[in-house]
Amino acid sequence: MTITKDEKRSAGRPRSFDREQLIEKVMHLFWDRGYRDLSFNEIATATGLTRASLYNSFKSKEALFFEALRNYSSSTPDVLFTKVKEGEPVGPVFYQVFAHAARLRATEEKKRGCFTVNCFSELAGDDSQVGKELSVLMEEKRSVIAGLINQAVRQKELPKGTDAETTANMVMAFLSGFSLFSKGGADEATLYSMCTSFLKQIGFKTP
Amino acid sequence: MTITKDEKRSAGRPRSFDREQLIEKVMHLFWDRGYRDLSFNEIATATGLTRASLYNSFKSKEALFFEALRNYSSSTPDVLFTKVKEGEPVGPVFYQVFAHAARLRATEEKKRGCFTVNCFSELAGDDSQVGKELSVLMEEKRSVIAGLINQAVRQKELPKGTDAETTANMVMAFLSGFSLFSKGGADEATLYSMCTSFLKQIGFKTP
DNA sequence: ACTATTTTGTACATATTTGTATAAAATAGT
DNA sequence: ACTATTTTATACAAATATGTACAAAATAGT
Repeated sequence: MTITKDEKRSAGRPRSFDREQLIEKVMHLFWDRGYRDLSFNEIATATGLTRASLYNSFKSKEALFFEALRNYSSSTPDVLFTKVKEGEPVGPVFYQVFAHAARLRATEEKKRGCFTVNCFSELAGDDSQVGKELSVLMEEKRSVIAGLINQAVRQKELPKGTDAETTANMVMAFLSGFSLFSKGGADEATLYSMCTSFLKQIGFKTP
Repeated sequence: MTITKDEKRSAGRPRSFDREQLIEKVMHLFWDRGYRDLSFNEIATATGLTRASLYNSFKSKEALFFEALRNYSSSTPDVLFTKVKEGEPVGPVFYQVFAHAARLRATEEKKRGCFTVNCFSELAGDDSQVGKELSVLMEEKRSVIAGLINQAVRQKELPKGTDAETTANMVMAFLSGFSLFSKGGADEATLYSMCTSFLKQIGFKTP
């Protein structure tokens, strides 16, 4: 019952599962069920493993969650935000990210919204490590967006007097709320309208 | 060990607790902990009652939750939205509600955001009764707001071409996201700026 | 006092979860 | 083959949750 992927295998009995596949599956479990409601036990049975195996490969539920979160974060539409260079127009990037988000949220069979937002909603204010980590993650996003807004002002894409911090906060709020709203099952056109309308009112020219 | 409030008491051993006070306390428990994570057991011990007593007065955790939700909903800033008559200006009401929300979210010691939004985030898409009820509640809010936006357009408070549905959806998204954002612990000035800035960009004149 | 009624306290059976401990299984290297 | 190493399977103890059952307690009405 060995697994296909043979890279540089260390000595000892091989794992019965593929690590990346496991993380992916666990991520969907957390996405479906939230953090607290999903027990370590269930993770084990749902993945077909025993608790012993999981405990052996991961310290705790927390550790598993962090891996799942990292995995999700790296594949999210707004990674584009971090790739804008000085001098490049930022407006189109916003439209691109928002449009992508609208399509994603409308297309996914399960209407679960954004995994990160869900987790933040559940765990913000929690003094646990997970809660703190999520707060940091959200603040990082906010900070990146504030930077882009500033850049847009410098590049005359947004009016001179624009308050970058306030605008960034609004964008964060809208994005989070957008995720929540999408859980209601709105179709892509509806979600897309909300996005373009919002960006237009922020001051970004429709591209 | 009777309780003070004697209205029209029916026969039998009297309750050891005040019903309204209990609901209030249970509401805060759900607000702190979310729906699923809070066990019936904990509700009992936290309120100083036995499970037997609770089961006797309420069918289930679900029943308790509905009462808590009803109790919260009736005291929320946006009840004002439902009281605007035709002919009355709606812009000022929006500013009023948003300002009230900003103050609330910044003032409350525990940064828990809006109870309803939290619950919707946790339970939207759930095919349980709680999930459905929350979806209905959110759609009702959205509908009321859409009505107000339409009224504002009729009353020339908003530009003629305004898409009321899209705008209402944006407001809903912003309000939900605002609740989430407030969990980060932003101060009142920050929250207030977000609100006024948003309403201004929607098209409402600052009053 | 007595009765009917309702709430409360206690107990019980069942299920789930967590963390650990220990033996068995499967491999790499020799 | 043998050994060292790592993963897996099984078992166990302790904690918590759920729902129900039944006797005890506290009241209203007579």
